[in-house]
Amino acid sequence: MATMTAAQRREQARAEYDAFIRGCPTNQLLDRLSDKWVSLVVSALAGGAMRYSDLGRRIAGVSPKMLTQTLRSLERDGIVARTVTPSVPVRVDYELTQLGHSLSLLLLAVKDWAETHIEEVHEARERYDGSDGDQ
Amino acid sequence: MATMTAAQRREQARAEYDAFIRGCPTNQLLDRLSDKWVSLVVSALAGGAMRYSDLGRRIAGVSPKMLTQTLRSLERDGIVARTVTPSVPVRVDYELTQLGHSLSLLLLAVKDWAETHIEEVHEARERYDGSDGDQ
DNA sequence: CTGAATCCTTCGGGATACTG
DNA sequence: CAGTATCCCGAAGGATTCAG
Repeated sequence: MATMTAAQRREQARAEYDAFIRGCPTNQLLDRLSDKWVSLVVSALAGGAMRYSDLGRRIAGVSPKMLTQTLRSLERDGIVARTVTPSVPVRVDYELTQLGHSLSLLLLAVKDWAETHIEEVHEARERYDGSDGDQ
Repeated sequence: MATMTAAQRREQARAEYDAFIRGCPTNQLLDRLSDKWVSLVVSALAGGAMRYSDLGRRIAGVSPKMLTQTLRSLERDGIVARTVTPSVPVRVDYELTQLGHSLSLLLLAVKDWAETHIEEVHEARERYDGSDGDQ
């Protein structure tokens, strides 16, 4: 019907737009990078292959659930490779694939930008918070 | 005490680690970029200044609340500049600062990587889902 | 037109315990 | 050792309404 509320129109627009956004490679990548643990795992693995429990210790504070979940999604995306060695206690190693290394390079670019400009951001925040934010 | 459960040790480690992570510029930036609307707003603004309501229309599906919230945080970080023109109906324009433009360049790098490698990711997913994921 | 305030639902992710 | 299964809570964010 022609009489839609603003919210209804927004909702419909959102339905279409969501599809567009989910299909957008940039957004997909951003979503992936946004995951708190992803960048940590990739960084940890940038130095070489590691075992599951080693990663758990290296990335302090991660729960088994999130570590597994992160590793699984990275494996699915072809970022990390999982190698099972069926020894007496099972041994599982994770390492970056070529694609994973490529990603770690991008992470480096992000890191560079962050370190170069974070100071400006902090200054901007202090200016903003100080100008009228002092309650 | 020396007798801590694994969870307790994890919790303590997490407390320290969280502080470290929050203080890490890279992670701060990643957090910011991860925000669903941030990259959209920055991209929209990359083409020039826009009014509040124009942004709302351009970025279909965004609620006033999220648009305002996104804009506020970006303004606070010195990414966008807010200009109020006190005409009869108030007019507010938003535009990227120099820092904002610099960020949009990084966004472009991310976009490049995504578009270059998304196909590999999709192939990896199909391989992963197809190998044993077909239930 | 440009928001601020409020309510309310969803869901990511942590704690915990159990299995091959 | 390397996970899996379950419960549960807090926070993010959408809808709605009101205001300058």
